[in-house]
Parts: sequence; structure tokens; C-alpha cells
Amino acid sequence: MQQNLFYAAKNKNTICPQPHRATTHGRCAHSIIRLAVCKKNGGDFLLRIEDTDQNRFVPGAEQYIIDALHWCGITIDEGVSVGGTHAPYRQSERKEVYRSYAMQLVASGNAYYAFDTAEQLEQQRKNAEEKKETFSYGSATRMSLNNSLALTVEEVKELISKNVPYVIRLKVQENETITFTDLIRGEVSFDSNLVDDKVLLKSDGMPTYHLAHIVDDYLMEITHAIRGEEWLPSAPAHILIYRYLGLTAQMPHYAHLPLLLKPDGKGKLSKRDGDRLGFPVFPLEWKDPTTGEVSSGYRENGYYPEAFVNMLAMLGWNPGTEQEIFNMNELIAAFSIDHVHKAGARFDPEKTKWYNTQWMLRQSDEDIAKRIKPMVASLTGITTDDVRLSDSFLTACVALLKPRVQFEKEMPEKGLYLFIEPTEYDQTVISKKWKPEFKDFFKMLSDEFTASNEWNSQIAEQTFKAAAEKNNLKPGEVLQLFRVFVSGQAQGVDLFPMIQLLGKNQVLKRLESALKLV
RNA sequence: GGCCCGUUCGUCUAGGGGUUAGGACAUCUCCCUUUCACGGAGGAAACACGAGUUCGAUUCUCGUACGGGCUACCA
Repeated sequence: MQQNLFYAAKNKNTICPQPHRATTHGRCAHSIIRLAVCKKNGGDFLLRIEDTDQNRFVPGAEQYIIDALHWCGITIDEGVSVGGTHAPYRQSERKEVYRSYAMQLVASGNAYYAFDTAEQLEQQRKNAEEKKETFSYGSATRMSLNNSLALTVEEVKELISKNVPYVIRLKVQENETITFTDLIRGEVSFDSNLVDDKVLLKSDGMPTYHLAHIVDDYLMEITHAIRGEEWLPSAPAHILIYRYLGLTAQMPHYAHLPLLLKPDGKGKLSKRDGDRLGFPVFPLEWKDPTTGEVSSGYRENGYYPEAFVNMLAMLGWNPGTEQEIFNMNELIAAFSIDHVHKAGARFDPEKTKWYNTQWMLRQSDEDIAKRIKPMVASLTGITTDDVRLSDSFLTACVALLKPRVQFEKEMPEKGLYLFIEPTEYDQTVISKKWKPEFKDFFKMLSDEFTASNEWNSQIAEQTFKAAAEKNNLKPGEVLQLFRVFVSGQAQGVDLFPMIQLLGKNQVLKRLESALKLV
């Protein structure tokens, strides 16, 4: 799943562009921000696949990201799944484009060939580590390494003619202060002596992210490069590449978004945290094709995409008002990058549930009824021609159940007694409340119910109270028993509305069965 | 270690030189409900620390501490 996927947004008016990128889990949050920035500026949202690391190719990951974005309600205007004028959108299919830019940098003296093997560099790092130093391939060390700056022209030619593998590295000028403006953090500056000579083109001919994203952002007319904070340290190198390419004027605005942190402990939220702490980190369930490992998804756990998006958006961003429920359009309308927080946000699974409940409350009973119908059918074995599976019955059940659950998928199980007769009765209530003399009351109640011509919750309640009075009972003494006799449970939906919904015959039947057992 | 970024209730956050420092989640109490929830009311709960600037700093500056990120031919 570590496939690198890139979203970008561009503004077709060529004025204020913007790119965006994201992966799959909590980084959906970044995509939402990207989309908001993009749409707020009237731009197009672009999906680019950054698959330059061939070792990390994961089958299915590309389709997964498209599906996940779709589920979130993010529409892609241009890119790998929909095409566009800047195709191809997979970086692996654009290899030659990057090479030409790398060569341009070599020609202008801003990049060079390096022949050092992975082993040699590893050794350098080890040596440095022993001296408690950090090896950095840069201005301080490049002249003592195996590259076209340190070698003679002849040596370089020979190595190349012998097909010795090489990479192309950026030649960072020394003694400079590199400053740029981050849309979220303001002015940020770095000492160029501390920026390493990043690999631009790998020995397999593929570009690194550093080169590829710049070339593509430029070619695809990206106006805003919005990415996670983990990219901030390499931003100076990116600024330099634009400069050396003579594209400073075309450089997009950069913004580095805060990271999502683990709910407990420390560090950035990772895939493992989800299963460890019992909440999903993936929008959709993901099965790793190589390990077969399955990671749960928000969708499969019963979350609404609106709730997922809403929750993510509110992590690190705020509208500046006290509104907290937003759909995507409202989000875009209210969005301002000024209200993006700088610090990382600790992810809170509890609040996510709350968002889901809020969105559930906003669903119509009819819609929920339609969705839970298959679950009710399989749970109860009731067939579709039964009234209990009718839209009207189900809708009434939903209305009763709705304030009592956080997820609509809890309804069938939690409201099982609405569909099938109880087989067990809450013994705590019975042993605590039941007295043999109550039998007369329930007998009378049955008779009065039988005799009544009309059936609704008010009448049932009046009948109940009247019967209690005639037996010199307070309603409270027998009410809880009545509930248990009808539903089997000590707690549940509003009693008399339930009585109305169940219908006279069903209530009488349940009462009779229960009375036989006490 | 070095570099960069950050730091307001337990958590997500608003605010910004003079405020009773506001909201939300969670938590507690009460009300509603003769159940459980929902809902309503209320409580407890925060400006990391130290200097400086200032009449006055939570807010500006600098340090310190703490947290995070990066330090790959990964993104």
C-alpha cells in the first residue's frame, strides 16, 4: 500500500495553481484539504500516480485509491482514472521526460553523475556514525567521492561507456540561505550547506520524488503544492531545483500540512495503530495482496463517508465559527487555508463515532430502512413478503431505534425484539419486580386490549394506566414488567410507541407467552 | 547527534497585548423519561517554563524544556 500516489489541483486560468498529494489512510485528510484549496480557487483536481519506486509497487493500490477518493466524494477532474491533456499521469510512464530535465541540469552544471555504489555509501555512513557524525552527500564531501565532479572527464566517459551504473545528483551551491514562503507556516529558511546533494535520477533510470514532482507540477500546471509536513526538510532542495531549471516564476505555492498523530503515545499515525487500538485507519477495507493481511476500513465499519470526511477535515482545520458539521460542499465554501493549524493533531476515535452519529441523525428514516432491510432479513429469517420487512414497518422501527445507536448497522440487532418474539426474559427485572398478584393485572390488561377497538400508543397507555388503577397499582410497579414481557429486555425503545407498532395481536400473543412462564 | 517545524482544558480547537480565555468530544451532576438513549441545564478542566519588550503579556522577541518530522538510488 506504500505506493505513492499524488493528487494535484491546477487552476485552468493559469493564475493561482495548486497541487496536492496523498496516500490512503489518515492522509485522506490531506486530500480533503487539497480538494478544498483547489475548489476554493476554482481549480481542477488532478490525480497523478507517483510510482517511481518500482520495488514498492503494490498491485491494486492504484484502484484502491481511486475507489477511496470516490467514496469520500472527491471527484477527480483530470488524471490517471479520467485522462486529460497532460497524460500520461503515471510517473512510471513518463521516464524519458524526467531524464531530459535531469540532463538539462547536468548541462547547466547544477547536477552531476555519481557512481558510488549503495555499499560504498553505506560504508561512509557507518564510518561517520562511529565518529558520531552524520554522513551527508553534499558540498562538504562530494569532492572526495566517486562522481563526475571529482573524476576527470576521461574517467567519467570511461565509466559511462562501460555501463557502470550511476545516479544523477543535484549540485547544491554552498553558503546560501534558501528562503521560501509556506502558505501555512510563513517564511522558512535553510542553510544550503546543510542541504544534501539529492539523487534526482536513480540508477534504474527512474526519477526520485524530488525531480519527478517538480517536472510534473510544472508540466501539469500545478499551482499549489500541498503535502505533509514530512516534506518540509526537503523543500529547500525543491526550491533549488526550480531555480536551477529557471522555473522559479512557475513554482507553485507550497504548503506543508500538519500530520495526524497517534491517539495514544507518540508519533505519526500509522497503519498498525488502527488494529492495535481498534479503529480503522483505512477508508475502505484493504487486503494486502502479498501478505493477505486485511486492514479494516471505515466504510466496512459502518461509517458514513460524510462523517469520515467531516472528522478528518476538522482535524487540523477549523472554520473559525462554531459550526462543526460540514458536508464536502459546505467545507469547500467555508474553507480558508489561514485556518489550517500548524501543529500535528492527535487522532481521536471517539470523536469520529460522534461525527458518525451526527450524520446518522441527519439521514432519513426511509433511507436507513432500505439499507438495513437485508440485515434484518438475514438476522431474523423473515422473508420479504412479510409486513415486518415492509418499508413502512422498517421506517417506523428506524424512527424508534435511531436515538439509541451510533451506527445504523446496530439497529437490526439492537431492535431484534421489534421483529421477532422474545424467547428469553430479563430475569433481573422479573425477580426484582414480579409478584404473583400482578397476574390479575396483566390478565385484565389483556382483556382490555382485546376489547379495544382502536390501537395506538395513547390508547394503549391510557388502557394500561386505567388497568393499573383498577388493581390499586402504581403504573411504575408494573411498567417495567410489561416491557420485559413484550420485548424480553429491560431497556429499549419507547414502550407505548413500540406497542402501537407491534400491533394488538402481536402484543397479546407476547403477553400470553410471557405470562405462562412467570 | 544535526537540521527544520511545532506547543491553549485529557483530546480536537477558537482567540489574541487589557477576555469571567469561548466551543466540541470524553467525563461528572441535575432535568426530561415510571427503561436505555436522544435532548436540555450546569460542573470540573488549559495558555509548557524562564527572561526581555510593555503601563500591561496567554498573545510580540529570545532562550530552555518537551513533542513531531527529516537525516535513503522511499515517497
